[in-house]
Amino acid sequence: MTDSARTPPAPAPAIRPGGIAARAMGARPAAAYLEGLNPEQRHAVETLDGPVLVLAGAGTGKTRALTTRIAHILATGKAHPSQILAVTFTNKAAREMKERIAALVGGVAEGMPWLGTFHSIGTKILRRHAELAGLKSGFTILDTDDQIRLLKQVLQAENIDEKRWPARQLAHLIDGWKNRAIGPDKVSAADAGLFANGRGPDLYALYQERLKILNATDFGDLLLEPIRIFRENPDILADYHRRFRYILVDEYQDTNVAQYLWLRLLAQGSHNICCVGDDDQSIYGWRGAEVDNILRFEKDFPGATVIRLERNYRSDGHILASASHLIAHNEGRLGKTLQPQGDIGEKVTVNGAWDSGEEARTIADEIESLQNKGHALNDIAILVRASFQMREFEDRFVTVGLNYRVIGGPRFYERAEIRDALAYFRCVVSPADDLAFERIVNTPKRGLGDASIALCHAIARAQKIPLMAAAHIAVDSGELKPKPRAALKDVLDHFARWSARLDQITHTELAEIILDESGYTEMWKRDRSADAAGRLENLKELVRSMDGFENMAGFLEHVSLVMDTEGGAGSDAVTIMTLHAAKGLEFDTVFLSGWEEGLFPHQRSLDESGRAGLEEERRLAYVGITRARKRAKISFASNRRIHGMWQTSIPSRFLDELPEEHVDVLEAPATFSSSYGRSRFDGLAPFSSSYATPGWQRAQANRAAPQAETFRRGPRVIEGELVAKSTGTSAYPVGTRIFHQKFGYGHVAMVEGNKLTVDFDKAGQKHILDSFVEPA
DNA sequence: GATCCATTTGTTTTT
DNA sequence: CAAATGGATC
Repeated sequence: MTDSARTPPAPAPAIRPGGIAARAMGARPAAAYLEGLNPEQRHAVETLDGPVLVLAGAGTGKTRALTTRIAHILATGKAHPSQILAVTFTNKAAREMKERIAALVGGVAEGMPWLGTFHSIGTKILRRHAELAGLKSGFTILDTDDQIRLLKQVLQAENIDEKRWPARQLAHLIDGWKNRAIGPDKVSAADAGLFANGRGPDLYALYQERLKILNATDFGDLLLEPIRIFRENPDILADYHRRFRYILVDEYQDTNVAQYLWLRLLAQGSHNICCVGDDDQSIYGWRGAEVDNILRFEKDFPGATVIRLERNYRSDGHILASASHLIAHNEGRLGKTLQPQGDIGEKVTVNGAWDSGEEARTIADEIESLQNKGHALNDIAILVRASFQMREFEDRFVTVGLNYRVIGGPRFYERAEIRDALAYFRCVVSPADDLAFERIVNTPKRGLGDASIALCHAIARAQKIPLMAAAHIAVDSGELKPKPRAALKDVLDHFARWSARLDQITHTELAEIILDESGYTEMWKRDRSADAAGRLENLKELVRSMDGFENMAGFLEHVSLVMDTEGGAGSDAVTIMTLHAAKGLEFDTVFLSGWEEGLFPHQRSLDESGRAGLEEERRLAYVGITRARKRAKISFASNRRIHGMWQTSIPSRFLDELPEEHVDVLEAPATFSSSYGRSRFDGLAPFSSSYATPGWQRAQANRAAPQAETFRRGPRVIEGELVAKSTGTSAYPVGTRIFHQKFGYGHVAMVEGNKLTVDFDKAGQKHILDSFVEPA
């Protein structure tokens, strides 16, 4: 959240909350932190009593208002740090908020125990009252992966064909229900019918039962269980009412029903709830966010003060005007008009390309020329709708030798080796963690297959004990063959030894011993595949990252709630990421690629959510444009390979929704000048192969000096792909009479690989892929 | 019980 | 086109 990056934070006064200075200031706050706020921001900061909705457009200083408000509450002595509940969605946002409050107030922020994500605060509450939810306080938190594996077991036990009814799909449904705070008994008939002939709710209930047996929760429960506890125990709720004098919510437009209910329950106490958000930036509807929450705020919280932040300090005039004009096409918005504060700046540009390769090349060229003019690569970003688009840019940047970084993709804690290692740790800390145990009993391979595991499961179920305990019995009983029996005994002995040392040595040492003695490290050392070295490195990194924690249990809790790792800014590099990932960030120059019907707006959005889907896509476009401070450069490609098939598409309807007077169209949509049709091999023509290009050589040089820009994967080696593909011969030699769906009849004028230049009788000369024509 | 091949299925992503 | 999954085979 760098919304107000350009209005420097006021110097931090060191005021001890509740101290004499603070109380004295409460009478007449002329605090320095209020300086530099515009009137609306100041209003948002100083309206402390009653419900407040701050509608903060992109780049209007939202985070600043929020953090200053907290500083103000503290400085005026209205509440202690521990009496403020401040919730965010991501750990990153929570971290930033903490830092900024600390900067404003001077170090008091560590004393804010209730500043965190919905889930971390939910966990905290649930741990205190776990027994009321049928759990023990040390419950484990399952991630999506565990959740699906658990559901698979449920489906198996119920004899449901997993082929026809995949566990993943059920997980989605249950997630959706939990997002809407719907318990197994409240699922609507329509929803129930969606899975296994109406068995959905039934399976949902069984899943919940299994969770309790495992002493585990999924992410949804972290909010739902507290809601249940609050509803069933008014005394507990009253306790929290007394505790939380002020409630603050960031990104309110992203809340789902469960989060809304949770907040509403807590806000019934003081009524001092302040929600900050922007309905125009609601882009997470597909994972349960209800824009309606923010649209309905005044009804939900009667007497609410609504404050609009509309002065945009980020983007230049043309950019802002374009974004505003575009988003105005949405219905059902609260309506804000962003007012530019700076220069009119450069017009937004729209550029059409023949295919995605050319798009990437054009953008890479533009970036190089910006770089030559002295622009830092760190100030440049490429935003795409779908992650498959990133590849084309990566390929191009490698050949050209441009430094880039990719944000997104599989995260650190989602990597197999990390999850395996964590499963070992989980087993040591909580021997009843069946899912973890099952994950690693046979990793590395120990000769324990389905048969042995099935036996353990049978014992566990019969005696209602955890898997590991059942495994002990299995070893003692004579039911296993000698080999698996010895192997299983060996593992169990290891675990017994590790558990015993839990309190004797530091958790970091223990972690190393576990990975070593289990043979897990050895397994990757023996692995000859290319990424084995990286995996070992990741394991080291994991152990290193445990250092900052009290103990193993503390570390594991952190991991289950914090799925992100600090990806250092590193060296100067262009950022490539999805539009979703870009929310909250800003760059001088933003390239918005792939504005084609079907990709953006995405076809699936339109198919599945219709009008609402289209509006969400439009908001995504709005988010994209408003990331730019100085330059927004939109592009589209007529041809793109999707699932290996070339597809032709028309420019996005969003392009037509931009205001002409603020946009420069560099390439007229729909007609493509022949200079662009010469395909992706243009730039390489003078060289015998791509290896000979200066860019390739530069890329080689760059690779030699290792750079830690491997957020997701290293720059991809393309191994002459560009030349290889050009040799395909077309089935349509020059002069062939052909027919095209859209352009009608014509004859082939030129052939390049699978690309044809065709003189159409009516439509003139066009560049077409041979797969789109047929012999006339 | 492990390995290999065929089939499937491909937005966006946090906790 | 490619990754990931699951079934069939050794």
